[in-house]
Amino acid sequence: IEKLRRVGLRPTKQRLIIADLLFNGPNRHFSAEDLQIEITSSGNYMSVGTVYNCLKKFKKCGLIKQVEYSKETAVFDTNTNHHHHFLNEETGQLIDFESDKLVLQNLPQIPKGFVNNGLEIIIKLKKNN
Amino acid sequence: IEKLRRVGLRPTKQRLIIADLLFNGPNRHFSAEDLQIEITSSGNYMSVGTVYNCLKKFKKCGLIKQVEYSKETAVFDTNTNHHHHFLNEETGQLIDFESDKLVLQNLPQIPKGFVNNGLEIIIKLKKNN
DNA sequence: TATTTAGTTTAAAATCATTCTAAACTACTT
DNA sequence: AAGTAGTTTAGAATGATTTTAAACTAAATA
Repeated sequence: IEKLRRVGLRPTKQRLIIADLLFNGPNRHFSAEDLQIEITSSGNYMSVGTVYNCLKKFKKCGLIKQVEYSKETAVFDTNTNHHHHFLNEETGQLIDFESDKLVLQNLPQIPKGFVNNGLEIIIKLKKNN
Repeated sequence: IEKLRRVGLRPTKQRLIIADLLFNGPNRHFSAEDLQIEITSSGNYMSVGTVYNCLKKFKKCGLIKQVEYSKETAVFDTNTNHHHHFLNEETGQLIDFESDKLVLQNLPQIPKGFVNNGLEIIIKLKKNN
């Protein structure tokens, strides 16, 4: 409840159900559909519209992030720290990796009139043999 | 015609129209819709289905690439060399940057059972002031 | 050259994730 | 206790893409 209030969101019943599922446990990646299935199997019910609305609000308030690269379905991430991803292209599975140890040199010049507003790395993975 | 044959594609009238638009000029990023508009304004006609089929085949045969991060619409790239992108999030505009000068150190360990199958960088851009 | 066949194009319908709508509801303020 | 502003809902709408099945065409074969 406090977590929601702190970011200016009303702690409605359905937001609490979702927050409970998302924030009590390790960080994870999930789609709206994944989440709705979880909601259902936790004995609750919520319309699809509400799931989408809620994720949109959570995202806007910085409680979750949206992963940028995944064509078919929107994928969200409870890890809101700066980090990068491994992507298993076969399954769509994502794995976080930390950005702090990484060293990048000779980055290209930013086009003029713009500033760097975030650098993200995807390392695509393939099963070895 | 030869370019298509070389990758094992029949040089049909519609593939030639598209190839002509895509490969005579500098590299570019485009959506299926962009392309269909160009086809029309070049005085030709083609059904949407064909545009999609053709792009899918071109991609499978390595004549074009698909850009991974762009939720709403599929974006393709005639630059099939390894490279990275600047992304103007406001407009969706992409700009290539070369990967050869870039130095990456302390990359994370690849999860076991997998191998690195491509690393891609996106640098998101924001207008300065 | 005529015939076959396998791949391609087409319009239209279908799909699927997501957003919108407008009415019913609920949290918070007064 | 009542008002109001934000939420939820079911269902319709949207928009990109895929599928369908029939008509067509390039290439292979006879």
